[in-house]
Amino acid sequence: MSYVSELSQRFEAAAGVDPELRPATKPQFGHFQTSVALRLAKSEGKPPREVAQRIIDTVDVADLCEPLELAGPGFINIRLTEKAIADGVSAVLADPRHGVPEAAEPQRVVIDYSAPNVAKSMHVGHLRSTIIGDAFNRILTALGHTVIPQNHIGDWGTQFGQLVEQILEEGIDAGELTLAEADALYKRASAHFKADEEFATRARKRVVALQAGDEQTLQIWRQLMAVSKDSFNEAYERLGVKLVDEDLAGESTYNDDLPVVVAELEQSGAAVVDDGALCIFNEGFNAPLIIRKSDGGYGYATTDLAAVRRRVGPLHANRLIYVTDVRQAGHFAQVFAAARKADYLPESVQAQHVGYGMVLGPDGRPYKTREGKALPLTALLDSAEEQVARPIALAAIKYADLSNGINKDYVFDLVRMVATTGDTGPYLQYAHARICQVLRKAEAEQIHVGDKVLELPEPAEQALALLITRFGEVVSEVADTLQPHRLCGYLYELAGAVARFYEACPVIKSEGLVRESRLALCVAARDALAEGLDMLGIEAPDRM
RNA sequence: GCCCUCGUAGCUCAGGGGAUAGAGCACCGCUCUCCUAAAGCGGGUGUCGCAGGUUCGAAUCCUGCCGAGGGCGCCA
Repeated sequence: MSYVSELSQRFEAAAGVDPELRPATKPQFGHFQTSVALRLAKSEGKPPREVAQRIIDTVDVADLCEPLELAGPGFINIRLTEKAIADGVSAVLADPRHGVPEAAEPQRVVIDYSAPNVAKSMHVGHLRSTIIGDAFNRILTALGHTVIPQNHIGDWGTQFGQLVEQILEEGIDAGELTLAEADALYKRASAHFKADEEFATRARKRVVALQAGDEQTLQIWRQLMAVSKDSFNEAYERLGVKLVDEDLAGESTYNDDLPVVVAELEQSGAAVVDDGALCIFNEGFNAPLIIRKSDGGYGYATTDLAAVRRRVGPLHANRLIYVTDVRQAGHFAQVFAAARKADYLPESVQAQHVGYGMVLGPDGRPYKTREGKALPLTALLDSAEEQVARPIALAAIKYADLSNGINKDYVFDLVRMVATTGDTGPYLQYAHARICQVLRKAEAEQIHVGDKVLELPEPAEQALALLITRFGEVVSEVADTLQPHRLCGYLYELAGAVARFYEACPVIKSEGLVRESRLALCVAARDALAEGLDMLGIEAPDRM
């Protein structure tokens, strides 16, 4: 499997420190390179090349590598033998997990993502949270962790006072509403709220009634929920995202916890009254977190603390991941700080906020419709599916979303992301489909597909094989850093290696052990591509 | 005012102490009697925003400045 850790250990044994092995920057430098000698030279007071030579003489890697090379000012270049590479892929092939390691200490990971608002249609902003969260879910699950998705939907709070009041005033049957109608109602209600003070007062009272459990109010609320849930599920199904009703944990579900949280915080002294509001002051923040407003109401910070409390408490999470807009980074930093202070978040539990940037339109400004509204998710999916078939359209969108650093804004350029040339989802799918074609043909001609790679005469197949052995290590890294674009980068490299292999190495027409090995390599490449794409939530069709 | 993110090729972006800074797009060529040419190969570009500092070595770390975006008590 991956040689990085094996070689690292052996070099560390010889050098005394982590060699910080890197893939070689150029083919003529072999497969891996290390600059330990340069770093060691100073402390040892010897010339770097002398140190490098000593390490080369000491390290025991003859079973895996060609003779080590001392290069430049003191680099050591490492080239694996053909046999070592072949053995590496063969091991991946024999492994049902395709080289993806099983976590040594499986964790319970809560991932908070998607989080649309009830009675509003999902828009482009929700797309990112949903796609990124889904990728984390898949990656962490693949590594053997238990993932608990929490869809923190906006199903509570002031807007429902307005909505319910507007429904009553218009005499609408909320049970008959479509989501589009609910969306329109939402807009009328908030306009009404701003324009009419008397309506605003009734709406505020209605919120209190809702939170107090008034039956008439709750009934309308439930109807709005039902409409919205259906449409969320429709969107998730269309996106191929693994979110279901059991993952719903909206703001409303914390309603009963809020007074308890507040009482605990007051009792422990974590929160203090300041200027009429109950606040938690945290070092490094110039404003406190408001736990209870001066009018007695609770804000989102309280709900977020209640969520931490539940996730660490009854849900027993050891890691919390929040996928939201990058603008909330400061807010979550403070929620985490407050939760630590309040003892809801012990040091043993890791809490991470992953902030994503905005989706921009072709003009480089936040994606809006001509009327200036946020673009609905369905409209966006429709426009992509006009260009190409659904699995490809989804691949295009998801890959574009995941392949750049997620904290940055990105421009939604449909023409570019749908192309099969370049760093796109469809390009990866195409590489996979071509490999499948070779295997199909082998099957049709009843050619035996080996389960081992024995010979790798061509550089193109060596390069491919070596990349395949690195799959698992990349996945682990992405799980740690929560940077899916690294997996994208790896898969893009892999797809490129597949294309070059495809050009340079005829499979069906080759013979003997070479053909058997190439077919086995095809299987390994297909699996790595398919598995990797699956971790990104992208389908890998057999044909295109 | 304080804090955060970002600034790399014409464009979109990787790279976050190590060799001559890389991809894709776009542009120009070349390659299908051969497993999908939706592909591959070749062709050239950079004051790594600016200025200092640390280091044997800086796009990368530190400081300051410039520019873009964002966040900072009762919205989420």
